[in-house]
Amino acid sequence: MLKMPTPSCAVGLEEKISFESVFAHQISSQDQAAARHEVQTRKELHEVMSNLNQSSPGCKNWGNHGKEDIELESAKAEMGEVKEENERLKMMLEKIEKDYQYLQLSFFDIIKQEAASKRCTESAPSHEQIEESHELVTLCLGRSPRELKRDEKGCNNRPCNSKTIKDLEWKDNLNLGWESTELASDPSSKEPNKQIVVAGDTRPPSKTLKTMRNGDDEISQQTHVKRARVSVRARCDTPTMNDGCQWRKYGQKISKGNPCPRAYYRCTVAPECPVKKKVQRCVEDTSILITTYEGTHNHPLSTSATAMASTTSAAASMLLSGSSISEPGLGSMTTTIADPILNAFNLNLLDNSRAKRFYLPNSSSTPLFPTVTLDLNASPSPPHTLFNRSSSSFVSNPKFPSRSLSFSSSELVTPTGWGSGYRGYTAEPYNQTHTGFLNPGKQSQEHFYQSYLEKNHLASSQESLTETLTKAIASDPTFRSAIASTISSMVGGGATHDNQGGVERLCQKPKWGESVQAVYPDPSAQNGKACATSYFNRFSLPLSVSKSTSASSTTGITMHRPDPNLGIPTQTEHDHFRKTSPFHTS
DNA sequence: CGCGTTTGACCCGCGC
DNA sequence: GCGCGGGTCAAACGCG
Repeated sequence: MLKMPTPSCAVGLEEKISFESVFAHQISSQDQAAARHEVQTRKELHEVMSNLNQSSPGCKNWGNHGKEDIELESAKAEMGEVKEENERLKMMLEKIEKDYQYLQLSFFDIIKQEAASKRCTESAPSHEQIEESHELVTLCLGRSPRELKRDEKGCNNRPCNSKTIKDLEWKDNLNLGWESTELASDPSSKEPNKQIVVAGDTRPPSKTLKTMRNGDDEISQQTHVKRARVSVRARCDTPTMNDGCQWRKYGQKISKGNPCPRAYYRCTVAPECPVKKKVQRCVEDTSILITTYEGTHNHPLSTSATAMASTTSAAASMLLSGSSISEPGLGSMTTTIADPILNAFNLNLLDNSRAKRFYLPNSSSTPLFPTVTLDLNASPSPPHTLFNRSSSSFVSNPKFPSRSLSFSSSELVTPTGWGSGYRGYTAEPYNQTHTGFLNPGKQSQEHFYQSYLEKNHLASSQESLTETLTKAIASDPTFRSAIASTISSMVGGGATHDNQGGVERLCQKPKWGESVQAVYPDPSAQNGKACATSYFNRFSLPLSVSKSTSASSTTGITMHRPDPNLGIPTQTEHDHFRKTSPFHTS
């Protein structure tokens, strides 16, 4: 029988709502019902047997045979019960996985919102900030830019021009795409104070004109601006990493320093989607695929694509929001508030020397784009790197320091988690109807699994994650408020809809002490049919809000991470968090 | 025939 | 100003 997550240790939290308690409650109810049913069945069988023996006392042999038959029937009935219960538990497990996925998306969205609003409130247009503004990049995947627009409009102290408004209006129609907003000096103006809010790349005017010849001014406007990039390194045997989008190849180049050709892809989900990606094999390890994403999807994404996009954009957003706060010298990496968040996810920052071991196509050639690298292959960095951002060797880009994040921790992806995850996400082979939708198949899955096994011995303990999370929560108000938003959105019962990803959640407003249950359609039906997507799906910060009857005066949160044995979260506690928790349930 | 890929040419930015 | 390299275009080609 499936083992359910153990309840969290007491955190001294006043009120907790625990998914575990919810599911445990459900299971215990069902178990009790099943047990009652089984007892009843056995009683009935016993009565039947007694009657048979009484009615034909002379037929001992027949009675024995009847007894065996009855026992057989009883065993069969029991097996049926067990099967039914297994089915129920399987469904519950799937529900839990869906919860994780949903919470992951919600959590990252909230982080992005917080980061955006924080930047907005902090961005006084001083000269220094303008100089630093190249780093003020927010990648907003998986959410409508509407909020961002509101944020931007709320920044009264920020100079805006018509282009900004037009750009935002255009973006307002976008959904679930990469979005990068950036304060940047007007390329056409040399006045340092002349700021505009732009998104896109820095195509030269000629390129813009080329785009405009298609008669789409708005699209061309969008191409006028800078974009953040997210580079994903993943071990993948297929030509491209399936990220849930449809891509069309439009070019290939042999780039200097790497014998492997670099392929250029455009998103073809929507006719005018500006998103591009570059795909190149690592020069030192051709099994590693380096995929660099750039641009903003102007169309809804599939769930799998959303998962990918949310994860990568959240990493970028956290990274960039952190850099916008400090960094007197952009070339140096300084610890910022975002770092605990990243570290909480065990996104190990790789120093440049490490990153340089791999061929990063955009690190040296395109200094205009900030880039964050998500490393899905690297082993977790040594402990000293967790909170010690290397600052010496990011020399590739003086304006936009590239940063590497490692998603490879086995703390977050477990073998059985993979198993269960793939059962839900990658059970069927993906129908490849478009290039770029390649199905990595079992090979890649095994690749990731093997990768996990190789790194398992490096996995730090759960306590380290707990400690990291605690530090993050304690030190980072953004993180706290993000979690608070998540909790309030869950507990508050407001139904949130993610119409882009098809993820819809109908959350009934719970009463304290009652079970909280999220019900939403299966978002994973089309989900994660490739290595990376599933990987991201498994990469989640499972948040669970628990309610307890503790008399403590503060409210805490309980973090969960996938149980290494089950792919089901276990709970960790955050005593440290008590004093700093901003969550009050009054 | 339509769609996607391939591939050589071209454009442009950047560094020297 | 020139050359290099990244990025893109578009005609040719292949495949279903």
